[in-house]
Amino acid sequence: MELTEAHKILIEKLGVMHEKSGMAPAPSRVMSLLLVSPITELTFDEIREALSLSKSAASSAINSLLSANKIDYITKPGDRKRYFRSNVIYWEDQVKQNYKGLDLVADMLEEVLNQRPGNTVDFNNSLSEVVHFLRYLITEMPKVYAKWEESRR
Amino acid sequence: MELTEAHKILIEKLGVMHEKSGMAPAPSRVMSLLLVSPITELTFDEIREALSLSKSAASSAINSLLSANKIDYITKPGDRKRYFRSNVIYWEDQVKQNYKGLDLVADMLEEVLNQRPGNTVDFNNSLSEVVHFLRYLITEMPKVYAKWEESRR
DNA sequence: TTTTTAGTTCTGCTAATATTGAACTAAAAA
DNA sequence: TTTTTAGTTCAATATTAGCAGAACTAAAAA
Repeated sequence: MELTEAHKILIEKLGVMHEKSGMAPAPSRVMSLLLVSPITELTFDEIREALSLSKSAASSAINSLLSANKIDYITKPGDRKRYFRSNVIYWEDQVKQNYKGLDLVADMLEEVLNQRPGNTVDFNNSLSEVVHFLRYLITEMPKVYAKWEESRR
Repeated sequence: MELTEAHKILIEKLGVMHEKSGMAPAPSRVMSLLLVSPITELTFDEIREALSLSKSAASSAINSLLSANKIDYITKPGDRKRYFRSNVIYWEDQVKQNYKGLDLVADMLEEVLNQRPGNTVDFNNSLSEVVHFLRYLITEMPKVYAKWEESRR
């Protein structure tokens, strides 16, 4: 596992980006490493060493990413190690997951709206618009996605 | 400022939702309060009291929300207090801000792609697809938004 | 059977965040 | 002029998250 200085800098930059979206430092670095590394499938110890993480930090970072479906691993016959890799290949699923999240937000805001008094008219209307727009997005996004796929072939 | 038990529970639930998207606890509660409260414009002390925050916690929560453009305030003639309110009314701006963020992500991933070796073909193709899709989204979202506006009238 | 591998789990430390309380400030009101 | 209001700022404290190191485990290899 050889990483150049440029690789390391890029991993940090990407890492910060991930941190900004709420991911913890170590998982952010692992995610980023698996995008930047010339070799896309890395073992526990390669990851650990490339990022100078302790075993426990590497273990919990990797496991959190596995359960969030951000990474995956393959195995090789006659080799006990797991080879971890980014799930960019399944980025479409991740996009879909994101839009599932929108549904929950819409539900939440609708609950807020339903318990509001009727007299704050403008406010309620804005809130209602947001909920409608979110619902619209949820139905419309698959179409946008389909249209994009169409344009690609 | 009277909040029922149901109000308080809803504020907490909404608060947790905001926390999950990376916001700190106190600002999350303030945001939520300003959505749930029957009175949509609240003073510093009303917020402080409704959420049992210290002055300093209230101050820094409110200021962070102001500078993130999540809340706003109005003043009233002959009244020195500021009346804080949620910026849901300007939710369209927030949506647009979100899509600005996508551009930065696309740039970042493109940088990653550009420094990758050519031999990881499938991986690079996936990454390239993500970048393209993000760019597509950035151009397409205003159209989706326009279409929604059209459908609303 | 012992050793090695590929991790996991636990305990404690450290560093970052959040929160409080108290002192302070600037403008307005009394 | 003094007091009150509507906050801000600062120093100290509490809470939490993240990480390291060491001990542990289960399976495979020697």
